[in-house]
Amino acid sequence: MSSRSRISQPPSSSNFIRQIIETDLASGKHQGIRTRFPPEPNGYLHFGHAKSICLNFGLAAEYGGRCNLRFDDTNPEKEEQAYVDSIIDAVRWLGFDFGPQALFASDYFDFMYRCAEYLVESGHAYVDSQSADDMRHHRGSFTAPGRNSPYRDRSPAENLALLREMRDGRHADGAHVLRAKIDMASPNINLRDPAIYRIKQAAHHRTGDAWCLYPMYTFAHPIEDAVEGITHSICTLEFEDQRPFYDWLLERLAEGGLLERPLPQQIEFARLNLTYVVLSKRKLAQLVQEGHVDGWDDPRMPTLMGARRRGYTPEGLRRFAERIGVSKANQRIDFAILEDCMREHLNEVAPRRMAVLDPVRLVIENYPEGREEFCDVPNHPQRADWGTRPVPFSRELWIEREDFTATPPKGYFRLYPGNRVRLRYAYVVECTGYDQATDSVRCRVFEDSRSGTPGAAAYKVKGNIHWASVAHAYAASVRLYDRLFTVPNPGAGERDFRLELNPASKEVVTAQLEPELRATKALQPVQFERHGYFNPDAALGGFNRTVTLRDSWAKS
RNA sequence: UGGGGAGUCGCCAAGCUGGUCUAAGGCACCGGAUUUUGAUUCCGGCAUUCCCAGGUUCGAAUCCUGGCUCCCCAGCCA
Repeated sequence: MSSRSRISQPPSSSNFIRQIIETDLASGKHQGIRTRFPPEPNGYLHFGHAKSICLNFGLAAEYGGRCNLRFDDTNPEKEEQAYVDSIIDAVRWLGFDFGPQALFASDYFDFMYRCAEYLVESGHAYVDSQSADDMRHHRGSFTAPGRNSPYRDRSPAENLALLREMRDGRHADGAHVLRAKIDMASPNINLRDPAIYRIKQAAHHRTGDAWCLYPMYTFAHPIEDAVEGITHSICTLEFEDQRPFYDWLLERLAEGGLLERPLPQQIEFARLNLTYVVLSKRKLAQLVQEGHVDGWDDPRMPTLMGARRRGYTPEGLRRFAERIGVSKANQRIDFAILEDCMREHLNEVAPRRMAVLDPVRLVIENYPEGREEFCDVPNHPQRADWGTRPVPFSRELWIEREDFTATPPKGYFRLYPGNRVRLRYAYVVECTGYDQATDSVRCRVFEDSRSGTPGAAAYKVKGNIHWASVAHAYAASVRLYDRLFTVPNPGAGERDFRLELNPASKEVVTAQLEPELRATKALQPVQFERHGYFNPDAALGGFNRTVTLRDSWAKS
């Protein structure tokens, strides 16, 4: 890494997962590392997934390993190909490479079934024929141990025969279930003979009707990891109690010669929580279904497809993931960090343009009607090599309504009668008043104040406002998005999160844009000077506001 | 309640093989400089303290003991 890139991208700080990896590499347990991002294709990806994706792919890249995109498609009733496509799209958009193709748990169904038969034959699993209700009752509680199922002592031969009947579709859903045989009295409820295979007479989006028996996550996931040679299987905190089973299963299968060592290690981290944002799949679906937002890709949604339309960049999201770090402490990240990451990146890549969002006419009384000239306006104040563009200037301009006031508050240095401001990259004007009949601000220009001319420096003004020529500008709709909720933790406690929706989360205005903006291509972020960063919306036309600029004036 | 986790500045988060910690960094916040974006950039400020209470030690955020608070687990979901 060059010293220059180190300045713009400070070295990432340590975290407990990097330490584990470094220890494993140093001890020789692994020569290299392999991680995986294992979504279930039953919904759309959101910011929380982005954290996991960046973590898994980022770690792999950092240590010269690889990361698989693997779909955990073990429940045919909830999964769809459409989600697979959307997820693949989102991972690629985020900028990660998972090799020639995505992987699927369903590709290992044959092997998983073989593992199940092995467990049965070796006495580590049995077919239970209790109802779901009976199973629950036998499971006990947090304080009371469970009781063995009356079917627990079936012989391996009987279990094997039953399992095969189940596989062959001879039994109805729920009639039997395959369970690991561990300990019904374990203080860890996950070890009280967890179900590992259930009958589902359902078509799978990839295997069709080849199976009517599907493995449970608990059973499938460790095997998927092991088969793929995953070294560090990173998941969220709620799976911590599952780890003993993860290890138990892998050990049994390794003993049986079905798996090779070293076995993968499950490591848990705290999932992402963000202030002013809800990330639960249920709540997100509710927002869409009840019409509180305009679909899954509404720019206000924390989904990756929403983020993309909003104008959030993959680079910004990656910086965010790196900046918030990873730990095991439940957190709630300040939304301002995400916004800061976006501003930081967008500031580097977005060309500047002028757009008047709430237009009011400014008439320059001493500027000839019909005259037009072009001002050279830089595309980026810090990047001279981005060049300039000609922006048309004339007698009547659009300016921001809030850039004029008849009664200036203390500290206000924009337009008010008698005050001078510079029309950005053009002339200095002095406000002469406001004409109610035509709803226009009046002013006179100082001809020798033109930007770039020798006389310009003689004018010292504090205010500097953007503008667009009435004769040349074009009108377009601009959607001003703000946070979707009004409280940092929507739905906390007993509250209904829908009552905390921000009624002003979307404001649509008709703005007046400088002509150059017509050429903005899809997904090309631009900065509207003094406003913020905006992203053209191919479907809706016009622009979506990604994030505002910092505004220390509005704040005070 | 049994089991599993977590508690370091308003929000994240390093540090946790004890001393270099009167605790890194980021966000937020508060100054101040530069600035044709009240933007950016820059510079400065921002925990004698590490959930609490004891203890060990010459010395503890780091070790021990005992508390407290919060999160997760009783799907044939993942």
